[in-house]
Amino acid sequence: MKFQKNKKYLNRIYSGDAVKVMQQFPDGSVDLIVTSPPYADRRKKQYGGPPPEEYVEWFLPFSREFYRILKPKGSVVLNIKENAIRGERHTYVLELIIAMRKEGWLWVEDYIWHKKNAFPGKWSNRFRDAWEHCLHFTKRKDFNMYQDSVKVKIGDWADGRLKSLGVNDKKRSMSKTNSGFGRQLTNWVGKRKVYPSNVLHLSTISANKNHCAVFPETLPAWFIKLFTRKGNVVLDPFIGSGTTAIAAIKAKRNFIGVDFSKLYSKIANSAVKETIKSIQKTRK
Amino acid sequence: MKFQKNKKYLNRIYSGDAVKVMQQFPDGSVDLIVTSPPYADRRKKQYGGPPPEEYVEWFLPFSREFYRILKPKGSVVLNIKENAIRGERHTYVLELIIAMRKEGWLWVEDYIWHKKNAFPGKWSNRFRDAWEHCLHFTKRKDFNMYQDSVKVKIGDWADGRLKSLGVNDKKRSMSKTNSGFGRQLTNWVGKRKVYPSNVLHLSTISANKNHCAVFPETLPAWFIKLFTRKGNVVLDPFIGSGTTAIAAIKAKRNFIGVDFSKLYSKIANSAVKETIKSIQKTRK
DNA sequence: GTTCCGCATGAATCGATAG
DNA sequence: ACTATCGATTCATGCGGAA
Repeated sequence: MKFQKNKKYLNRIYSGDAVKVMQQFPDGSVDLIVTSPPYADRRKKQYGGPPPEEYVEWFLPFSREFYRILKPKGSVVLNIKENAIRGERHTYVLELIIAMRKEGWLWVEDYIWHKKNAFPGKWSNRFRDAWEHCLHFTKRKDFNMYQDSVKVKIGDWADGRLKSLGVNDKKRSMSKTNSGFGRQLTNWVGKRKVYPSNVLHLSTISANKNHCAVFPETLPAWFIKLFTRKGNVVLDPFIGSGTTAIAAIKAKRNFIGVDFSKLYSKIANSAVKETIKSIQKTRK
Repeated sequence: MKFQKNKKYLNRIYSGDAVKVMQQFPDGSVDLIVTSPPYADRRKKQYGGPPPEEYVEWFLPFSREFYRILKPKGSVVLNIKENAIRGERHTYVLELIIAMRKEGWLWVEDYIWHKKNAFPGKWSNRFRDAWEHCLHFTKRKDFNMYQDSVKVKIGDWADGRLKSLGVNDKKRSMSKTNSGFGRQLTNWVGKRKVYPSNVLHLSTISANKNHCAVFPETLPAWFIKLFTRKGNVVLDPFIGSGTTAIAAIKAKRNFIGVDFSKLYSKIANSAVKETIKSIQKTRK
């Protein structure tokens, strides 16, 4: 496999070590890296997920290649969660954030994925784990963010609240706490959509029945809409069953997928082909 | 103020430095410490909330007294959030977790408080911040946890939310959550109550009240039910307007409250008296 | 009593401007 | 160059009074 100038390297699933695959891509060629790296001690067979003590050292070679191939205004989103080990949450995620900042990354935000239908189970010392991090890293403060593309329907409160406005609603009313905060409700009349928060409520249903995806398609789809535009390049170095690539295709972005396992890159590949086929069918 | 053997030191609000107040309590005398310490650079007037770089050093003297006065099977719950500084989330919360583990604490869990009515605002690089940590620390693996006391009705579980919320709230949530969890639902048929997850959905309240609370009463109430029994001792060393004490009283636990500010300890005190009075009225 | 409606409030954050 | 202050932006809730 060689890097080709005519961009034939795009929209493909590679199998192999993601570091080596990424080394073949030029500097600043990717707009968004969104991925769910193997968690410590999980999915050992597939990726050789390292023990938690070695997790940071294991991950840094990946993050260094991320830094090189990411465009200056691009973003990295890591879906990850500290698992419970010997009765405690392990600290490798915290240590990873600190280590990546030392290497030059900006840790802009910690989006929370609230898993509405988290896996059931019962333990004596904890409840079901219903959330995961989506860590947002960038190279620069002025990264690309297209907030309008992920607006959501305004809350039901608006229907009642905005029907009739009082006197104070029509003028700007300043908060008393010196926060400098005020409101002008006239701005809200007719508004149907608002910006979301940093908490994402998504279910863990995976479209692919044969092979469970670690995250639902809606998760990468959301970040793809938020941080890229049509025709941009989205990379997932641990693509698994292909979810990120499918989300990218549906959003008309270019994708690059890598998976260590030959089996999984095959699965991802056929999932990709399936998606393209069904899109072409719809167009007819 | 002196420590007295007949336990007159319980069910009181103290004003002063919490470290010094705690030094007067005996070893292993508290079942639960649940508190919201001042965040970095916030509430400077009230507590002298330290700059983020000094946060860990500032907090460790408190955590050491916590360790001494906490019963072996007791718990500590810290409600805290890293704020955004110069375009990044600051790492002082991560560093605090790592530092407390080095001092012997077990970091058992990171409960997430999802703030449904997060502070509004718009920025080019992030959305509204709608969640906070509730860090759970213990001294031992076999700490006390009374899971049955916080079971929720099966319908409420669908959205992962707690009971005791407004009516509007339930209407809204039901309409939104029709997707996703149908598959698992069959497992739960016949069960009336189920265990919650580690994500708590609560609104901040403070509208039209004399004093503002940093967290809603339901937050400490939940952890009090989960980690203590009737007659146990609950401490909040940064009690503010008294929310934790009120939750403890209503749950028939003993409380100790401390606040650096004389004004706030007065406010907390009168809130406590008000609560006791209204409970006695109900009994008649 | 119950529902409806007015309204004030909140651990916010960034960029520009001033000292 | 570095810090301090200021203005701009924004969503959902519960309380309390009215219908």
